[in-house]
Amino acid sequence: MPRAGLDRAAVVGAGAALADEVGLAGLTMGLLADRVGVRTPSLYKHVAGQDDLIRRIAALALEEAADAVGGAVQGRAGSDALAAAARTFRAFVVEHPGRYAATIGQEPSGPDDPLAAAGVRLLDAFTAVLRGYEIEDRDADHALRMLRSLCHGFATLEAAHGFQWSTDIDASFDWLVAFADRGLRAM
Amino acid sequence: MPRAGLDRAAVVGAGAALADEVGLAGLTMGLLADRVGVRTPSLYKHVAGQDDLIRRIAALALEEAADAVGGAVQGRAGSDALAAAARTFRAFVVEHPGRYAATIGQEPSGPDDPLAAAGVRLLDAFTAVLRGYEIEDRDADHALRMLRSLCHGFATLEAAHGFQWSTDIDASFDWLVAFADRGLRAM
DNA sequence: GCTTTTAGCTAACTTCATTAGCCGCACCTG
DNA sequence: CAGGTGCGGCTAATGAAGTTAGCTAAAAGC
Repeated sequence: MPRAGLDRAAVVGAGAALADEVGLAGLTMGLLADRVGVRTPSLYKHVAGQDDLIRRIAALALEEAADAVGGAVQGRAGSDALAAAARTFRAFVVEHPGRYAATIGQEPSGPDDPLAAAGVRLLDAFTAVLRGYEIEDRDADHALRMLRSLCHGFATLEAAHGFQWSTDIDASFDWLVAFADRGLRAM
Repeated sequence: MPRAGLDRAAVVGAGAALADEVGLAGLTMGLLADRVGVRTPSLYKHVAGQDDLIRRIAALALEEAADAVGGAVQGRAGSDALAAAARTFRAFVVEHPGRYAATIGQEPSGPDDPLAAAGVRLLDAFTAVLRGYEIEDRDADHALRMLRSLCHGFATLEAAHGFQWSTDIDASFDWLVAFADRGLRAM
């Protein structure tokens, strides 16, 4: 039997892709094994178990999100940067609902946990956006949490099809970003 | 064998309480059966299965949240109503993380689904809050979604221990409510 | 070429959700 | 008050999913 040539990154990447397709709850070790062309127990040579797999998918998702948002903010400032960051984040969550769902409820185990590092990088991208507004130091953390709650809340509700009725969702998001922008500029 | 005197409401209520204690992912049919003093298969006399159970827990959670927020808004208007609604909602989610988590990702099956009715009631409570501001009709849906995203995002992040560093979480929430209030009053 | 490492496999175990089928308590009627 | 009936509880069994143990053979290193 020829070896499949798997490694940890390949398993985690395939797991993330599968989670996006079938939902995080539908991500099963057997399904993932099929996908990568291997029997289920072989996966345990690369990840410690399902919890470990999901944790690594979460770290991957945070890294990708941080890269995307960080890249979108490059060369922009103020309202432009805010809009780019928010739209990029929302697009990432909606296009990758499974891997983003993996990030929810993960507690970083320690300071050198890659999960924590990736989370900090993502927050840093939003912090950079806020530097384009005149915000007092004592408000900075609050403003960051506001922005995060807004983006996280909207994107997760949208990904879960939580917006029922007919008003255009893109229009709502643009409205919401403009609302935040006006509020931040008025400080 | 003496009958336990269960009914559907008792099973769903105990399931919701258990979900709050051990997390939605830890809610198992066996654990719930133990809790209500019955063997696992007996639960199936009251709910169709785990999916049905979680769906009913979600409906219960939305009803309770709608009652709580609706009650908090009674007799208040404007900024007062907004603060009361937001704080009540956040408190509900943080105190009942398991049952609120059950609501995420539930698609109402039809127009007479009690889940949909409860969801509408909760949204109505927030709609009532927005009536205290001078918002044009074409902005109403967007403002409602903004409020919902903000409250949902903050509360779920807090319930998942998503706010890492030390700044006071209560202070952040008050700040965030005041931010939304200023923005809505400035429209 | 020989040894060592290690990715993959089969077989087996455990936990859970779920179904089938039985049994007796509680009510309800005559 | 006796008999019937329905419903809530039970035991036993099935199937899916995660996980572990132990074997084998392919790759990598000497």
